[in-house]
Amino acid sequence: MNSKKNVTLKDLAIALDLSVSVVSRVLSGKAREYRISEDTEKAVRAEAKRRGFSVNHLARSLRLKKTRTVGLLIPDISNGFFSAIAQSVESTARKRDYSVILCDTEGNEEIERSSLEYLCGRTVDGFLVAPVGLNSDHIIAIAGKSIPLVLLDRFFPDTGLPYVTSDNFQGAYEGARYLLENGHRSIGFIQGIPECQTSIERLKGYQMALMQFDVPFKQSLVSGVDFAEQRGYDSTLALLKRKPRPTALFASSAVGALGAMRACAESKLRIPHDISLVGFDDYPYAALLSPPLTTIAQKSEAIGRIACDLVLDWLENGKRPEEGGVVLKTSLVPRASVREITPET
Amino acid sequence: MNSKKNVTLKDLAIALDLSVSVVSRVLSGKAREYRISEDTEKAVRAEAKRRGFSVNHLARSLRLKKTRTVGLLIPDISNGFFSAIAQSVESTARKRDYSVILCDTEGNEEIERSSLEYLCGRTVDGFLVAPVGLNSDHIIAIAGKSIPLVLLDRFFPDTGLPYVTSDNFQGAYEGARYLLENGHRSIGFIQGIPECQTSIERLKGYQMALMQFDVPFKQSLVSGVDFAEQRGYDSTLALLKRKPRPTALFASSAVGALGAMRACAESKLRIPHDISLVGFDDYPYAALLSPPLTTIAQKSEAIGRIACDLVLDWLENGKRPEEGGVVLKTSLVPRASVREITPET
DNA sequence: TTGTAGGCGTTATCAC
DNA sequence: GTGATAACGCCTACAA
Repeated sequence: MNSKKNVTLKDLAIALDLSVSVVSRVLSGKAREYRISEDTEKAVRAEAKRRGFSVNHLARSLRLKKTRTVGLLIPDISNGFFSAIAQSVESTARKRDYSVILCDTEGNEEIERSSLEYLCGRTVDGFLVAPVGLNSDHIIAIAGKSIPLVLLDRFFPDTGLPYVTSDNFQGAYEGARYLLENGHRSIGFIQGIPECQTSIERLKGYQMALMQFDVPFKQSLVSGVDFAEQRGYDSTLALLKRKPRPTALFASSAVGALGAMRACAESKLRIPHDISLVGFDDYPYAALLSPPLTTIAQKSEAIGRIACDLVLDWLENGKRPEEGGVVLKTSLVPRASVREITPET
Repeated sequence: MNSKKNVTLKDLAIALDLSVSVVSRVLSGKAREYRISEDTEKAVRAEAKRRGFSVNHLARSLRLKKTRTVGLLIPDISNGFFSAIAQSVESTARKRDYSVILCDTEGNEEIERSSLEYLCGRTVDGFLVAPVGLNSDHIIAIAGKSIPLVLLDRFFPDTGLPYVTSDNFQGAYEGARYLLENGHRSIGFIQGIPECQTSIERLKGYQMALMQFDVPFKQSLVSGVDFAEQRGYDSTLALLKRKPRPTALFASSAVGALGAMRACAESKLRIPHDISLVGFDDYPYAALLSPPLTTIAQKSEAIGRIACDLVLDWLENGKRPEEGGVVLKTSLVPRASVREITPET
């Protein structure tokens, strides 16, 4: 194999008997600006093409202090919700000629912290982070360095950090209301990480719906410590032990709902005949589940796209997005996992 | 906000009244090697920590001509199979102190080509690519530059490019044999991109099983042009129109199987009562589908991990992996989507 | 044990 | 129109 080194501006300059500056200017599209003669421009382009030149972004970035790269931190890329976000981030970024360094933080705050630090050293121009948890110190530290950073999904209300997320309150409210409208009065709530903002909002939405139907909130009907499938399973098992058994479950995540389905199946409970279920997030396969799952759909593509545009706009215009955040509506997708019952009092 | 610039070696050197070299040596763990006094070492570390120093990887990479970065090209990150691979690549890479630049090629060869070129300019140390399709010129060009590159999933037999993939022949063979053993003689085959190596192997496996059961292969039972869900749906509809209708379907991808399920549901065909189905890939939710889907599981985690280790070993030792490739066994996961029937002759 | 100087490939600035 | 030079931050051969 011909292990030719990468061609540099200097190589081209020597071959063409020109200065590096001219070559640089032509190849970075500034021929006009510097009124370079058509002949030289053509010659340069031809030689560059012939030798297969491509700029060394490292050197350019070092010089420009811009890398055209954003860091994307995600708790679990194999989770469909996050991979959908990653996909739209990546495609939005590429359209604007940026690239994405992906870090899967594995739901681990330590990894999140070190990844953040690492990416700083790589001088990414901006950050998109779906934070693992509750602690925001290390994330705020980035903002302190005045590197644009936008939060995804989970966020930190008091920090002023911009974010893009779903209207988790509304989503949970509608999900719970739907169950209530179908006569359910004892609804188990399978939550994610209790301290994180999305969970808090979802729990509030659930409570609000209960209130509107004059159903007292019972802490014992809330179960769960994180978003894993196994947790959904465990929590469901715990809730099913309750007497009387809840007539419905509301899983505040997609994988949680899968765990719940698995637990119900193993407990020989048929959905929706014996127990009803609503899950968060929507998936291509949700309609094909047994039974087709009623879910609260999030606009994951939009979350990624908007967040990405936000950071890129920010770092290009230097204009920080307005306070607050972008909150996207969710939508209830009714399918067959909820049964109408006569409410007991 | 205090928008303090990133601290450099020089800053530390000045503050400590030392030379940059000393600081550099301490901070890159070469204090021993250069017999730097304990006092200076401590002082340097302390100051570095105090000022929150972190190396500028750009500069280091430019100097070293090594970025500790691999480029990962994937046709569709929102596809569970690929996101599982991405996850294990990322985690393997991080363990070895590498990071990953993710490019979703959207199944588009043009994007693949330009991403490759782009990443070359970013001087990634190695490539991991799950190629979109058939054409391998642009990929071979990379190898020509002597940048380590390992293929994932799909590969190019005649090019000598190392790869890691599943034993698609065996997988398809077992899937088809399972259907045959259950009495099916008319089995529709929903394939992916016909020209790509994985599809070719899978089709061969299917044919081999037919042969063993003395069932003649019929081209008209093969349908499909790519791996998308919609294609699985379309192909299934086409196959269902056949008279007599096939008694079973074998979908050579996971999303293809979902499409097939959707098509069957819309055609009012119950699986497995009216028609049996086997899919490729296994998923957490496969067991919860209606009906629980019999699948051919791939070791996606292992594929990503092994491939990543291969490139990293290669680029660190300079030793190209042996010819051929790594081929991982698949396994049949029998569930409830196949019904035993009495074979008609 | 520490310092000096050159260079990695690019671009901005100033000169001709 | 084009060229020389310095600088981005880091590493390393060579001195001291």
